[in-house]
Amino acid sequence: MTEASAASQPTVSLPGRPHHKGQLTRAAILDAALGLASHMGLEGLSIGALAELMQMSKSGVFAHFGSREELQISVVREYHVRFEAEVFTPALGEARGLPRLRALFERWVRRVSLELDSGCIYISGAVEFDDRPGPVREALVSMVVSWHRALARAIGIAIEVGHLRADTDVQQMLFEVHGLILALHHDARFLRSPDAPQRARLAFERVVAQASARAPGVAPSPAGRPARSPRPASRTRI
Amino acid sequence: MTEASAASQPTVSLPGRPHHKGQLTRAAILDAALGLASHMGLEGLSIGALAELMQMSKSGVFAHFGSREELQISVVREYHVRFEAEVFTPALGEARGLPRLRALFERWVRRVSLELDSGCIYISGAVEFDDRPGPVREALVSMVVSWHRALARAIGIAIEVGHLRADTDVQQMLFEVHGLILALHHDARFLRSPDAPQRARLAFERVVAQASARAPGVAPSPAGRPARSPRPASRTRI
DNA sequence: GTAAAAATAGCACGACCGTTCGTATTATTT
DNA sequence: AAATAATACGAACGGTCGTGCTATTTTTAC
Repeated sequence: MTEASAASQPTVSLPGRPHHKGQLTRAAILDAALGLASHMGLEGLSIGALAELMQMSKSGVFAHFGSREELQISVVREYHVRFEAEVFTPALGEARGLPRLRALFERWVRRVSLELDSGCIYISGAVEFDDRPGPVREALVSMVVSWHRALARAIGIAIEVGHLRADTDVQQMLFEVHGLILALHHDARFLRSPDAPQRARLAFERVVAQASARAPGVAPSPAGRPARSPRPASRTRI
Repeated sequence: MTEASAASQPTVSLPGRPHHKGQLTRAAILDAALGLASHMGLEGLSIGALAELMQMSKSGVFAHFGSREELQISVVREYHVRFEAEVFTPALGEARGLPRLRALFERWVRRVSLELDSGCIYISGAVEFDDRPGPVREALVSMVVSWHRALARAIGIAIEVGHLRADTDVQQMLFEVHGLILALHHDARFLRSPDAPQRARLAFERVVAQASARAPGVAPSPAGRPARSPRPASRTRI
């Protein structure tokens, strides 16, 4: 998949041994572009600024991507690779079930909050491109959906191994957890609230505890409160 | 920066009295600008496109605001006025406590999800300007904080009248509820998920039920500060 | 080594941006 | 009615944008 993106570029050929100089600078440009896009957004990413930052000519930078749109897509893909390597892959070392789910969330929190310089491109990109059809939007959606699927899988495993209740709604839990990350991003980056990470962690544990095997449902009033215990088994959408 | 900015700043539209017909077109421009900014974001809002949409000359539009930045700020303020009139004010008709809180959330959900054309400027603006200091950011923060304060007040009232537990952490609940709206915005607008509003409503009721007077929370830990009336509860640090 | 190929620079283009200025056209007041 | 202030227009400026070209340099292959 990483090679596939390179192969789709007009300027790059097979990554065997030949002429890897170009790929090297391309990677360097992409790295700078990622930092720039994190600050200014994908739409704010300009080739001119990127060239100045790289101390190259505009056309020199341009030639590596063929178009601005292709540059944006490459940035999205590169961010996905890094996100996967930094959040998803390490969590696979944890035990299946709740430990792995907790690790995923914790690394996600850290990625969103403590990376002061680079805002999450998934989040900013989602807002920038929710109204703008095109290949960039498609790439973004594809990456976000892939990440959501990974999370849903982790939740599903936690159910299978009995850490979470069997009637847990996977998509609903995913929705709520994702909301916590979005609130964290908002409060930490926009409102500059320092205790946002703690709030996110606390709320996550609340969500987990509520879906935990031993925990009762939402309204554990012994007598009344019909609540919504008759929730059908988890239907995995998407 | 002469009369134009002075006239645009106070946003005082005393109609009828002084010689002001232009005040009318200014409102029309602002209305169009709101729709445009909802689609393209505050940074994507351009005077040229706005002029074309209004069938006016660029300079004619420009004269009403004095600068692009002032136009953006005016859009933010106008959005706040409409948001207040559409979400906040009507909910004041509901009974104090949980009914009012539910009404606030329900209207908020509708505002964010069902307005297909116009995305929430609070949300898109927060992402666009979390890294960009300046008057526009300040205006945005001011409006969002004001709305958060109103929500916190509503939660506080629900505690006072006994609808919510006395040891409810207001800021924590606000954080979680806000996250639900952000997740709704993301899933509905970006992922085009049709059941996002239902998910948000369901999760909201879960949050409310958990903080409900009779429900023992899951690990009722003091988030940061128990705030008002610290009722003795089992203190557990997560 | 030299020749082919790839990478980069330089330059120019058209389009759009926000902004300024002088002027014409209104609308309000006297 | 005329006088006057408020509005709107049109043209132009300096700037940045993405994107084609053509040279020129550097890297790779033989």
